Amino acid sequence: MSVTDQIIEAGQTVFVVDDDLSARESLCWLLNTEDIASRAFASAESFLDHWNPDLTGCITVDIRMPGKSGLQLQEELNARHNLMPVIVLTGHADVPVAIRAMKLGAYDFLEKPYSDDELLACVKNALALSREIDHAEIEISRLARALENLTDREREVMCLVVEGNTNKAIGVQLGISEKTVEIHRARVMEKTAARSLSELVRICLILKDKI
Amino acid sequence: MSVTDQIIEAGQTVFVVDDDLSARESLCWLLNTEDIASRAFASAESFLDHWNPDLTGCITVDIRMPGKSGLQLQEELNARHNLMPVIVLTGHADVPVAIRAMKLGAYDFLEKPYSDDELLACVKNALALSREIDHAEIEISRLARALENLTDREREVMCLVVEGNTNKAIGVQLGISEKTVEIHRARVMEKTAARSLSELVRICLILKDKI
DNA sequence: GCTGACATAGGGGTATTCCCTTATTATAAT
DNA sequence: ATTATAATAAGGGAATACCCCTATGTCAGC
Repeated sequence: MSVTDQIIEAGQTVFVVDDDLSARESLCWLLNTEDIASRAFASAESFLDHWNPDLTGCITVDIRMPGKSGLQLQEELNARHNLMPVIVLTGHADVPVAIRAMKLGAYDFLEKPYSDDELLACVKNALALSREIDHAEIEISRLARALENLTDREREVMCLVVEGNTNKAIGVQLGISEKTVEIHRARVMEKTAARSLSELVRICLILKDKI
Repeated sequence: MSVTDQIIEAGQTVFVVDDDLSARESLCWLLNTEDIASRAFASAESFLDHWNPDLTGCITVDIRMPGKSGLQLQEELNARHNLMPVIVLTGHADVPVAIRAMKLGAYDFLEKPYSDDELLACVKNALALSREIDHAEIEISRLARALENLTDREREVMCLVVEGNTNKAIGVQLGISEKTVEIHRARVMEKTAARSLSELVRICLILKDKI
């Protein structure tokens, strides 16, 4: 990976996916005039090759492309739990396609020809949203890493604690001494850096689908 | 209110909003063949007059209508925190309108002429979603009522408890005795029917925007 | 065989919570 | 005036949580 790549990936980038070279060039040029980093891809496949969960910014896609269409790209990105907003830009729009794109979670849908201002406003809003999503995601992954460091027993005790059980009840339920529960519980608080039971409950609620 | 109205409002109903009489009649007839209750309105205004937060089911709206348009109806319903899914049915669709409708939270967007099967599938899915929303909402309003019965002081203490403070710290913060905090706290647990601190934390997180 | 991680468990002490009782004061409603 | 509600506070005790310490057994990996 080159130094340039690292700089691009460190900040927000607009990933332009369009099979039409002149469309890519004019869009990247427009973004450049506003000091917005961009990177162009001539197909859904080439962007998917480049895609990774740590990219940040937003994506613009054309619908009609040789190979995977823009909608298929959306589907694949959804399957990969992509967090970047997707803006659909297309000259060949009809209502059913627009609806499908929106149902697939498109952030917005612009018909060519669109005005520069319209597109820039849309991209800037998408980048702002991306920033918010990233901040939330950083916190979530920090907590997720903490939970991954728990042993199975600690996780088990944590769940029972969060459900509102006392150490004594947990001991009975797991067939171990209250003292041992106490130790597991203390380790959970230490590893998750939770400073109170309510903080632990909040952590578990945020990550309830990842435990 | 007639007995018929009560029966209609007790269960799920499809609220058909369309200025075209024959469109209303054919849609209600179709729904009737599937034993789905429906009620027709000739304008956005007349439906809004009838609307109340306790209605359950889904809504179908045409876009182009004299008076308030379908999109304006969506805006007004959103302002009133309507929970029923809105299905947009229109014969005069263009992409920008479809996108606006979806951004306003439309559940689906069907162009006339649509097939009966297509519409029925859409309505049935919307009704299933409505059922889920209602179940969640019943629980939320039950909890909200409980929180409304709290006194100001109890609510204040509850928030500090949920933030992870000890009774002693809360007493210092509010300038009252730890003993008094203890009493407020006990009343909070009693009124919210929370059987543990973790349950109280969960209740507060669910209602965090309503406290 | 040794080390490290993990689960187990007890002793002992302090802090905190939870539950009972009683009591005073203020304010609002009847 | 009387009643009801809310906020205040204290004493006392049981249960629980939290903190220190030591200690044993297992099991994987070197």
